[in-house]
Amino acid sequence: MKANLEDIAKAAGVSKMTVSRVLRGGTGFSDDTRDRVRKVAESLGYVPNKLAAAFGADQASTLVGMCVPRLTSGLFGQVLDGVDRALSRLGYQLIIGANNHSTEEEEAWVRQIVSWRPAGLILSGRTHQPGTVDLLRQAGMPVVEIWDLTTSPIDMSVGFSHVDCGAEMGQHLLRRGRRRAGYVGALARADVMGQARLDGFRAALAEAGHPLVASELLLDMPGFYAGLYGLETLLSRTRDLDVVYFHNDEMAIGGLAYAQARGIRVPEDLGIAGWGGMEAASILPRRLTTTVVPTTAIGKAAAEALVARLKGEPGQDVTVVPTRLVPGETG
Amino acid sequence: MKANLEDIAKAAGVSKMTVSRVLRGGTGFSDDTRDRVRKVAESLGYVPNKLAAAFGADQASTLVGMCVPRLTSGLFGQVLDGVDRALSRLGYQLIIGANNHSTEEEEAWVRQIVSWRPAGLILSGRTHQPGTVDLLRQAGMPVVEIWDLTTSPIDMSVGFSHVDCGAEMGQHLLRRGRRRAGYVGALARADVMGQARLDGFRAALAEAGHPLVASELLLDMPGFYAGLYGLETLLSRTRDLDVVYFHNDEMAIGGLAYAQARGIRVPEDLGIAGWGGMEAASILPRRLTTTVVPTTAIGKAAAEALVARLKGEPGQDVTVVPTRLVPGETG
DNA sequence: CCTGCCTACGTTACCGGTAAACCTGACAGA
DNA sequence: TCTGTCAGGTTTACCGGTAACGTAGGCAGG
Repeated sequence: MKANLEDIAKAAGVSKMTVSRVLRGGTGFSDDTRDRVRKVAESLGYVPNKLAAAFGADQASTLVGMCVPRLTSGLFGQVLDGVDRALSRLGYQLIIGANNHSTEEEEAWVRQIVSWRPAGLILSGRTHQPGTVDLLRQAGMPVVEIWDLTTSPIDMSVGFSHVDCGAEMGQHLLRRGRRRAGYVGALARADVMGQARLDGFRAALAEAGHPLVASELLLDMPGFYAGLYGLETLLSRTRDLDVVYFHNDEMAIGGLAYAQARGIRVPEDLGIAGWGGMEAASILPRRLTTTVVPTTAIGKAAAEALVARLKGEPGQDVTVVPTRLVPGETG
Repeated sequence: MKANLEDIAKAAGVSKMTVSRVLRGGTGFSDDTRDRVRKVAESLGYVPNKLAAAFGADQASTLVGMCVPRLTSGLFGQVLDGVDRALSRLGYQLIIGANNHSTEEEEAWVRQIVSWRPAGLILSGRTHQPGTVDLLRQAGMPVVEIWDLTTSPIDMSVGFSHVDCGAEMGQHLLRRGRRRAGYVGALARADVMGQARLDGFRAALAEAGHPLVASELLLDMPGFYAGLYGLETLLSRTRDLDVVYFHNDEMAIGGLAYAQARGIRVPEDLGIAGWGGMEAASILPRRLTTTVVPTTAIGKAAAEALVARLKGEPGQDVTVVPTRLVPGETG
């Protein structure tokens, strides 16, 4: 990268400050000067140096950091998409990272990213290391916590309640006459948000006097196979379940495949419910009962909340983006 | 962010250069000085400023940019994951962007990112705007083109041949006795890599004397619904097909759902083949015939090729990561 | 004792922008 | 004619690091 403002300034016969103003679209120069400077910049193949700009202008960078649990998650891919579309339209660049459901990994990532002095950060989840929270408060940069709602965010929060999702599904299944429910999860207890859904589910069932009969928490990544084997394991331990709630839709579909292979009729013999609202869930031979999460909307709202804060516009600290329970034909 | 090297230097009674050396783990200071500096840095809550470091050290940044067609693609989510794991382990940070299958959007993104003076870039696809190529050559930074292999990369290439994927599937289906093949695609012609698979497929069929009977290129995003409606449309135009090749597995599964709903027996009445190797494809009632793409391996190889180049290690310019056709029960 | 070399630092210049202050000529109004 | 204002610039300082180079003191070898 060769040409800088100085080079353009010399070639155009002006000072580099004038070049800076022209190229950033400011004022204080004649039309003639503007055209000349632009032409020279173009001919020299000038590429602005955001490193120097952000550094010189006292860290007014256009970088935004975002940390998700896993990059292979379809739902987070959609959130990422929502964030990226909103941010790139507004001239920001997105640095990403994955924390693998570990707050320690999240903290390591945050330390790396904060040292780039980003304009703001988007984190997923409401659970963080104390050191992470201290660091972010001290840094004083806008932070949006997404996915799991919290009433006392570090700064801002956009999402919904996982506990409520679980409770709502529990109540729905009870209304459908289910009385002996099981649960199949993944990632053991590392995924606190999946755990929150289980907590809500369990509480709703217990309150109605039909407590959760059995649950199976796999160590695996949530996926089709995990759902399949999870249901197999659960049923090998406890035969007389009448419905199973899964960690997410992928796993529920895996469960559905297992039931079909074993001749278990769904929903007659066994109800199946998922969570997340993946597209495939609505195209199966039997539409999956699930909770649809407005992923892209969450991403968009998070990005917009961040940018509003950066521009000093008053925005609300907590944005609730409601999920929608979609009764299907499986439970 | 308050404390900088100067503050630490004053508090520790040394020069800021010594602080810099200590904190970066260099040499040229006593154990006593090291301990004192570290303690002061810790107590002041010092957070390094990579902006200043990258700028001062003549743009030796640890940022790597990566541009994918769509962030909502499951396959690219896996590639991203492979890249992120490899890079974060080596101390790099990942800036991402989506080009929506448009080389113009890609160029706009590249211009933004290059102005951050990243250590390197990862692009998807071999097709770029001339201006993009010029810019990258001039910038002289390492560039890895992934996904679609090219023998004349801008710099390096990691991937496989989409044309060969299509041809291989065509040959496989011919060996299985299929003679009247159709194709269902998406994104119209915007996705040049999907188009390349179709080209290879078409050529293989033509060469064997059983040319492609019909194809349906939707404008939609590739997904389950697109596959479902695509097959419906294709069959409404051309009844007597004996196999349909889909843009990817999601669409093939959508097609499978359509066939099932209409009582079309798979594979007896109609064969169905996909591409990509998504996990769900192997768990369906009938295992999908598809091409498995080693997504994570591609991401990892791309990141490692990039870092090898940065370290001046001799690496090969073109890395072939072979795909694997997996005959299933659907074609 | 002098020289050379090593350790453990300190000093200075510089990266490429941006903000803020300063400058200058032309022109208007009193 | 003098003064004020404005357009259209220029100059200077600075952001927080890093590289390159300078240097004081101690110690060994000849």
